[in-house]
Amino acid sequence: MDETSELIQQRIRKLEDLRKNGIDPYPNDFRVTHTSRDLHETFDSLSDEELKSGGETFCLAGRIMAIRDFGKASFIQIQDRKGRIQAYLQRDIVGESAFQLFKTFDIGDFIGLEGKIFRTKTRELTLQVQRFRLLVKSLRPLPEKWHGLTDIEARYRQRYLDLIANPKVKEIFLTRIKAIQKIRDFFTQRDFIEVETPMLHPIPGGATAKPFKTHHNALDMELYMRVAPELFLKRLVIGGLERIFEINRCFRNEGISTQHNPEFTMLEFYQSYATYEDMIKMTEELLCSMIKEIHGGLRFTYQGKELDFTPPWRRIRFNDSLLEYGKVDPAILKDPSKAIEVAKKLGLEMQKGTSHGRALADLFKEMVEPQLLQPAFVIQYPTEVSPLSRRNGNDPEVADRFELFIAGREIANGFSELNDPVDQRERFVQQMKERGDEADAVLTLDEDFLRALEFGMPPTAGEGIGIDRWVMLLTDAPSIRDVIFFPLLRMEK
RNA sequence: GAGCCGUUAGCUCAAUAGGUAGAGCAACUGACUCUUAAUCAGUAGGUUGCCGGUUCGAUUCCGGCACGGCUCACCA
Repeated sequence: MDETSELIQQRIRKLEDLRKNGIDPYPNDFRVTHTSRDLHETFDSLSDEELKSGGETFCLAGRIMAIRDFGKASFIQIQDRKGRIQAYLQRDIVGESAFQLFKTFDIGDFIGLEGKIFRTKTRELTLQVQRFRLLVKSLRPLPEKWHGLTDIEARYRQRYLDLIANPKVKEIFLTRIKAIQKIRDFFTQRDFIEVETPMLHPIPGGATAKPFKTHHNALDMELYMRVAPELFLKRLVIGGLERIFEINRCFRNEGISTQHNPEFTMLEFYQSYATYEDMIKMTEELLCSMIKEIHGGLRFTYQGKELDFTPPWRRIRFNDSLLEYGKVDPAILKDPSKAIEVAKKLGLEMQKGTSHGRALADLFKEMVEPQLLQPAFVIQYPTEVSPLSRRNGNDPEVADRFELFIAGREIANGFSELNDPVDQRERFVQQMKERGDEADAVLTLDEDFLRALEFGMPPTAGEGIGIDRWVMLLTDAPSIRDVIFFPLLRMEK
């Protein structure tokens, strides 16, 4: 603690004075009967007469957010988990010595209040305090009451202050939590079960991303923080858990941006005897149910852009999207060298041995993705960039896969799962060849997963949804850090 | 990793063609028993992110570093 700060010194002196007078500055036996919202919901609509006739006593507790002192009486605002309410302390009611004690309280202290409800001359519902107790002496001053805390760095590093001072921030996180709750309800209603799979993977898999590396001492074993739960979830499907979902953290050792945090939350779900087309329908239902609950309707704006989620959302084939949005020469769809040539012309880096599918995917990312503002399912991706997806029955060059784009961002990725173990092995081998140049690539074939697949996985479709990015849309948040309580920052010096 | 921008009191912000750093809120003292960013009077609070350079003099100009933001690259 910064012992030189005068403001803190003052409060420490107050703390010592309290103890000298036999007052515990950190008691834990105060019992709360109501929240601020309970009182507002019960009494806001009642007349003054009805309030008076009640006469019930309420016990509330919260942090003092404002003090308006009049010498022999004082208005305060307290904040609890549900909001704020005003309280009125009068010397003649609480007593002279208690009132003198109250005068030493600071904004930021926690207080327990016991009193009756009334309405002031200016029509504000207020607790007439009969008794009160200090519950916590706060030693540091809070951010300013009017502007709140705006310094972005302080808001992320000291999220607790952000939550105390900026009500909208709390709203964003409550929305996030509500959305996740909705997901659990949605899948549970459909007979899915929630599972947990390892965070520590001997072989990273399920996505092409650089993993965090760690080490287990007792086993003397290299481990990787998972980049995706996919391969373990499929093992559970093989084990007969036909409908499962997992909401949990993934870790990717890559750049940080407004769209990327090294740890992020992913929803993955798998349903046997379903196809990627079933997943598309379910995605519409799931996301629409969340939007309705949070926004009331199926439209809302994100960063000034009006988004319309009225189903059905657009479906467009990957190849068609290149033609429509990219206005590319149709020849590139058949001719790999042409595709690479076009990509190079756009300034995209094409490594030696870049596959046709990879080139097309890079072109898609460059030319199509940013234009997909309204929700759109892009379907039938090149098989070459979909190593875990089932091949399409009519055209083995494309996979039964889709990605959902909203506001120019990828939100979901789903597909009919590849359950042919021989094909899966070949795809892994192919993938390793392609990534051979990358220094950070972890080049290990997941034999354990392939063995599981060889026992037989029922026809299954699966999907992953980036929860943070989805919540960003729901809450109109410009940065992923606004929807993660504690985004990763460098160490403070 | 690269480019641009930022860092001044606990918080929100000013300021100087280089010339002793200001305000509001918070705090402290006092007045006030219906306020709503309460009001009124007074007081205190700063190594201007850190290190170095130019200068008689640097918060201001220059260089480096730290941390943060945005954009780009890698990716979800």
